Amino acid sequence: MPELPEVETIKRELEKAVLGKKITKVSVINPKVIKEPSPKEFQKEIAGATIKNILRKAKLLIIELSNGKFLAIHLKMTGQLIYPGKGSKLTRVIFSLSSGKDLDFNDGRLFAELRLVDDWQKLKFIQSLGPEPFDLSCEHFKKMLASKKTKIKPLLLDQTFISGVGNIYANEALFRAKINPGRPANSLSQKEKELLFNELKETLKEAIAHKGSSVDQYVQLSGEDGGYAKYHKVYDREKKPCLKCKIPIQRISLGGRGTYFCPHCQA
DNA sequence: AATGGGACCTGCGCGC
DNA sequence: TGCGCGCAGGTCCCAT
Repeated sequence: MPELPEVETIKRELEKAVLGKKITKVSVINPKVIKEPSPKEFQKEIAGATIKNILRKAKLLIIELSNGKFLAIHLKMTGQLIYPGKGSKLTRVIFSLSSGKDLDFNDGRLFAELRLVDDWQKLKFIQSLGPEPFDLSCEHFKKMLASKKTKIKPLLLDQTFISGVGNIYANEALFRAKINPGRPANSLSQKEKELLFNELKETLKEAIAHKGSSVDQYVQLSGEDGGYAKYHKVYDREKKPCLKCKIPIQRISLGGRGTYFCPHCQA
């Protein structure tokens, strides 16, 4: 499900809803999503701890606990955090809170990963991350592209290059910058690189403002849909008319991912 | 270094 | 109605 805007949305809502609350009990319905430590230890070490802080790094959500440990949550494709949770057939872990309500962790496809660690900064995933667009200057972004001949769209999805951008927003930003997703990164003009950098940040900001894109499984912490999907200009719009020029949006596969673009506006 | 494929899983919508 | 196929907001691993 989630890219940077969706995870940021959940992070902000968690801050409002569960900060300072105690986790009284952890019920593991499906141990598969718990990657470390063992589900038993996971359960035991979290129970009794208070939620001290909520962080986000790219698409990773990090919950700091009063016992000095960090709960790192990667939602991957279909993970959800719901509060107050009602339980469903997709609920894999239930965190019972001192409020008397539950924080449900749901995940349809069982790709998501929960880790309880001493130091989140030492996670392999974290150490391999490139900078988020918001932590980059345009100058630096331009330099990074200059040495890459990879196709620009797969490059934007490479988390070791730039982190936080996923398939929806890579497609949207490229449309807005009028850049063909198959162009080699180092073939973009200075102007195009600037435009792409700005549209990338702008798209992410707008998506955050609308609390993310609900295409399939993603929902806000409350369980409501995010509001940004109706503003998508190309993502999931194959064969529909381009909103600018009416020519049908095309779908191709790049780097194994669905890629949507306007053959005219992004020639 | 870059690219492609498959793997991890489950479920949905589509065409037949 | 039922079946098989392709597809899915992510990432990792292996082969060329």
